[in-house]
Amino acid sequence: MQESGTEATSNGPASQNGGTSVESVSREGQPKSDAPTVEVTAADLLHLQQHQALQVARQILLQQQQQQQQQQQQPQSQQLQSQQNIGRKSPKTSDKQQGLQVPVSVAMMTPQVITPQQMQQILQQQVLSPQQLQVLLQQQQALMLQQQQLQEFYKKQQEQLHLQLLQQQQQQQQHAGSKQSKEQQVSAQQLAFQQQLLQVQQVQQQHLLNLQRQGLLTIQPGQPGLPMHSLTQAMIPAELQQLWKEVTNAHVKEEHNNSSSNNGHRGLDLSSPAPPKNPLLNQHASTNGQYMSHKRDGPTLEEPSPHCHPLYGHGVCKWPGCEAVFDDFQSFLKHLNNEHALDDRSTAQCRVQMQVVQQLELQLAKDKERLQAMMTHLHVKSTEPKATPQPLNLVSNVTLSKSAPEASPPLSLPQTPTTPTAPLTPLSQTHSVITANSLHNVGPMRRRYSEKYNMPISPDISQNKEFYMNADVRPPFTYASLIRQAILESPEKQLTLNEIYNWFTRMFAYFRRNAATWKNAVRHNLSLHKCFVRVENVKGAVWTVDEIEFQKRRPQKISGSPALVKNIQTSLGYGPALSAAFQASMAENSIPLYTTASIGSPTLNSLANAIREEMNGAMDHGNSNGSDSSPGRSPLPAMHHISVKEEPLDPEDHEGPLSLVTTANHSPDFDHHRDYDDDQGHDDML
DNA sequence: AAAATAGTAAACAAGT
DNA sequence: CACTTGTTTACTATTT
Repeated sequence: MQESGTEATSNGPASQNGGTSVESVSREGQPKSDAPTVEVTAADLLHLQQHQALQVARQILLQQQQQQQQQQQQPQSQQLQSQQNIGRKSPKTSDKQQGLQVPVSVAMMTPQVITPQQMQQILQQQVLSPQQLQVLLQQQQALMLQQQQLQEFYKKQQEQLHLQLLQQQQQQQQHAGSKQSKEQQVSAQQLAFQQQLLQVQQVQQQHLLNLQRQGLLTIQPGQPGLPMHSLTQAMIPAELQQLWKEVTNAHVKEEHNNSSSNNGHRGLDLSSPAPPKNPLLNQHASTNGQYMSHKRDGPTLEEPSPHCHPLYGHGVCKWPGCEAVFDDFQSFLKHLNNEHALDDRSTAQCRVQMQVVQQLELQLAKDKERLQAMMTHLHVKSTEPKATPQPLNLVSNVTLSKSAPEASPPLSLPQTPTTPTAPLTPLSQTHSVITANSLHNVGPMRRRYSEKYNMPISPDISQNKEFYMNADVRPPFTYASLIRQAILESPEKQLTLNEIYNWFTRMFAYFRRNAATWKNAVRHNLSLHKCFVRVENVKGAVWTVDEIEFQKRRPQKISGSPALVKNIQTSLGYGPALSAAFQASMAENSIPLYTTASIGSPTLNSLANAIREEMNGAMDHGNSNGSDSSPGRSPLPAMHHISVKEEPLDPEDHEGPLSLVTTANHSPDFDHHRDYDDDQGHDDML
């Protein structure tokens, strides 16, 4: 109660500043993609990133190592080194000393990633050329594939790391029994930290690669606007191994640096690193339907190895929602060029895919913040104070806008579960498409993206259900959307006010506080929006949703350039296809990435329906083309009755309280009270 | 720059 | 009288 007051008051002015400023800043560095002075190739990027990552990680490990050394003078690391002579990649073991001065924060904390908003902007406002669009579409797919592959790769590497650590621990125990606990702690921290580092880098790098390949991101070394040094740091697993060895062995060869390696980059002096070699500079352009995915450091040549097309796997076209089967690669190519040429539908599907990428970015932001928290906790502060006050480029406005320090509070983030794969789960890739960062944007963020991006909220809710239930995160949906969701989830599509309250508190931890505030908002929305219809009932009144009204107001909000809006509108006929595309992308990409955590539930059904509803409704209200193409799921016969509601003649004119509603549920026995409105009798705690 | 949309706060009324 | 439920108005912020 009082909290509501304080928070509310604090929110107002705070959002005033924070919101706008961050927003504006985040847009500054938007790459316009039309003036690519120097394009850094993926290989160069990787090169750079690897070095940076090595610097950073090495430093950290060195610190740890030194601590241990001080505590006990037993260089047990050499044994470890002998045991592990794994992927030694390149003799770049030099230039390490200077790495000690590397400001880690710069390398790690200023990701410079294009924010979702920027991407959105790019996609919506920027008129991409047909070629660009095509390429982009393919890149998106390639990205997903690579992510999966990398995922596995990293998992393996992390397992090895874990092994190493274990071995080290054992040795430590043998040598210094008394201090083992401490050592273990340190080692565990190292492990966790390394994992986090890896993950962040991985995601970041993928994202960057993707963007770069799309031509949306061009790196200009000399330009201050694009902090090149922050361009993420990917660490190739092999190098990580090496790094570990080097670190464990660091104190021995302190002198050998001389930085013989090219660039001699002491850390991040990237002002001039732009490696002059650009072997695959323009490779990405013009490859329209052709092979596209150059793996990390893999075959950079354009050898058109068939069956390598990112959109072609296991004989199936991987275009979202397509899944056509082909025997040979050629027929697939033909199909690709015919069926998935540049048209409205493909464009729309591209947008959907963009949403997926956005979510990945959110994931990245989340991990990034966690990493930061870990670093601060480990007192890596020696690295750089700038870590926190650098929210500028930080991913997407929202994220850091609210003070990093409390990043890792008790909050929740239902961690780790459900990654069945590795014994050592790499830091909860699982659920939470949601970022932990959005977690702090308590303020009044207007424009929930469910509305703004015309995204159906249901899939998001269902995907992040657990997250929202446990984390004190403000759901990025409007009250209207949430209310509607609550009502539609109910068996009879009707809820009393109190039941709506309960739904809120049950589904969202965020709404377990400030009851006065959000309840007021709920009431306000119920009264304000025509889409919510109050129906008198014997025991009071219930609220129902007028779907037509609800969707009637949405189209106005379709954002983007008129061109794109038109695009969408012209692609009305593809509504189902788009829906399918969305599902496909969510199913094929998100799920493997997030490891199925949250989707398995029966919500899938409503999810698909909601997608379809909102897709169709948003793109063309009134056009009730039978949604067919969606695989499997059948649209629930929810909204037949609503048409009744349209007329201004007061609905409750005739007392039949259920006139509208009961038609929906043909079962007269509607009095079995929903199970959930009682499981938590108390509506507002605190 | 204006309009539309959202979120918040608050006043008020009617009902329980 | 206190509380809940609804309605309404006002203000601010954001987006288009």
